[in-house]
Amino acid sequence: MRDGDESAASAALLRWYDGAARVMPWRIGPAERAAGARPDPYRVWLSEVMLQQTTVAAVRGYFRAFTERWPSVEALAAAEDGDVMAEWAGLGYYARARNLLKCARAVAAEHGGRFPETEAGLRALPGIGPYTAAAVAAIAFDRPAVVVDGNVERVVARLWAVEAPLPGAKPRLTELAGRITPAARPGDHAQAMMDLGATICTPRKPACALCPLAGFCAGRMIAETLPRKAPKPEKPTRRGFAYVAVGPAGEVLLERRPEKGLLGGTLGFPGSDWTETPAPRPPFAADWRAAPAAVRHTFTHFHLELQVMVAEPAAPPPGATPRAGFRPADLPTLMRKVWDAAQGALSSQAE
DNA sequence: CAAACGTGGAT
DNA sequence: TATCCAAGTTT
Repeated sequence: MRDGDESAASAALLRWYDGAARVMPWRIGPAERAAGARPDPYRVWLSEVMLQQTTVAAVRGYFRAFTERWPSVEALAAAEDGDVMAEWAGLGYYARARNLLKCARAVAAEHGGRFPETEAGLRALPGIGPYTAAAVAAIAFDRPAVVVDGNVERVVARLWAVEAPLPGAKPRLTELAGRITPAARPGDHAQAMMDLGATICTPRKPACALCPLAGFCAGRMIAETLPRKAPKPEKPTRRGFAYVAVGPAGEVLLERRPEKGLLGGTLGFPGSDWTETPAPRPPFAADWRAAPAAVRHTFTHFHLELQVMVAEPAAPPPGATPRAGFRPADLPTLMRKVWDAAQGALSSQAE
């Protein structure tokens, strides 16, 4: 991109977006947009939080479930913690769900049920960082915010052929993103940049031949190598034990994990520490036997291998959940895997 | 500020 | 099978 081409580029981008915008449940249609309508800030905020580090495909079903069950920020604010955690189960990064509730309650209690319209106001709420504050301000409130996510970083790095690696190059990329952000339709511009990054200016094999900005792109010949990133550390492997106890009437022993840390606030099976050489730690004395297959699961920064132990005590374990109150879908994916692995060793095939 | 924090799909 | 990585935030 050369100096002076910014407005032509943003105009080309918006023309492309007007003809190619992807339909998503949290967006409004072109006709409504043309009539001056804005999308519901609650739905914009909810979608943006769900989309943090998460693909559109993974979010769709969760967004539908949340908005059907809790149609407004007040409704969500009144929800039980456990219900929200269960509805979020499987989407990952559970701090988002905890902060989602905190944020909804803050908006309901301290802002009269209305989201703040400024970046600074939004930024002060739990779970809303620089990206989400800018996105909600631009998309829901038509504020001229510079929205920079991973897509925008990639598009901008290529447009200006920025070879400095992330994360160090982030301030530079933000500055460049500001240069092509137009005063008009900032929300559409932001979504256009992200749509472009998601569909044309992709990490691998970008479709430069289809790109509305190809004529402005200084990095086109080296697009696939940009943006450069610092190498990632290797993932160590940790091991542990998980204990699945099923009572005579199908009662299941579950525990709520601590708020802080991995899978914080989610429901799961009791278990040991996760270390190189974990010590077994059954929740009570019983005839524990090993499930035939171990559970393998990879987190952001380590691999986990869990030995699943199963017991079927004659009396239901104290505090166990009745069979009717247990749904594997309420568990995070790791714990669903543990449950699935336990089935092979269970005589009372609970399901 | 580097590290922690999930998951599933693509390659 | 292994690696990458997706609309980031918090500490």
